[in-house]
Amino acid sequence: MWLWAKAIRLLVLISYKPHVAQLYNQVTIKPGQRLYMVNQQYPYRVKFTEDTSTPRSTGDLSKPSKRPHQMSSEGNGEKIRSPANTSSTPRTDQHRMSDGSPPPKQTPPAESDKSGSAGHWSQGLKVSMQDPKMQVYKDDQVVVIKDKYPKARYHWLVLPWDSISSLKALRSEHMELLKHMQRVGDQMVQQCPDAHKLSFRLGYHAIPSMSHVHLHVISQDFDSPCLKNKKHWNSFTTDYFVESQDVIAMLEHDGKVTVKEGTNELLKLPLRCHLCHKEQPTIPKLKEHLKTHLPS
DNA sequence: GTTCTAGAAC
DNA sequence: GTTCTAGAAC
Repeated sequence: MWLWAKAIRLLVLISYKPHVAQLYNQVTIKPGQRLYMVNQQYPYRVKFTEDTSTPRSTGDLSKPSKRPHQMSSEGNGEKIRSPANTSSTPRTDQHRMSDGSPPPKQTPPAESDKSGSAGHWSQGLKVSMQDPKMQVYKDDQVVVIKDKYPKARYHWLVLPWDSISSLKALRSEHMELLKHMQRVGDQMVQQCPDAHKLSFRLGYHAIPSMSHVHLHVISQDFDSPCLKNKKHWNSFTTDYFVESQDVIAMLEHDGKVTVKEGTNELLKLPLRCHLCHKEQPTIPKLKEHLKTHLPS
């Protein structure tokens, strides 16, 4: 979001700790500087005051109340970018927060590096999904990014704007959202130039490492240097990977999603080809073997 | 989630 | 000797 005022004092009210709610940190925004409103998880409440000592330049003072998706073009979702150039070419039709600017950075409060805190690695998706350079599609409900470490030629993540920590948190009220996520995932496949020669699966990791519910849309070639170990492999080729339609069915049937006991042990299973089911002794051998199944 | 590396496996 | 994995650290 642009701020056009010559100098704006930004008052950061620490609202996540009520007992220090009266403490204010003051930041001065200089001309040309941009303030990124990251998302609804941002742990601060922000107030603006205008510095009357310097005259105000042109433009509106945008209020920071809108969530990112509310700022995007309305309703039906933006055009899906071709996967071939999704990361390199900035969009000209992007909404206002995204015009060629550096990725937004969250400034975590000074606290220990616990897994719930903003700076922890497990919160990385919350940052990535807000980065316009990562976004390949978005609408009023979801955003799609390319996986930062793709485990196949095509590997997208569909994330809801609403913060849902994991499958455990899903309830019947999320049904339509989940169906929409799957529809968007299907659309990603449809627009993929290699869709005719690759197969895809859409699903969730039963016990994900990264916080914030995310639907994997992944091609089944598993042809990627980022696929490096047994955990990577088994997380996509055993029941650790739960099909989107199964999650939806479970939610429809039980009103919640449960993960079977022992699911974590699936990650330690021997390496087995997902297509011909032949066991492979090592990751390098598995990767050699996978080449034999690649489309010509 | 990734990176790094000790030591197991070969 | 090299290759590869698994677990610690981040």
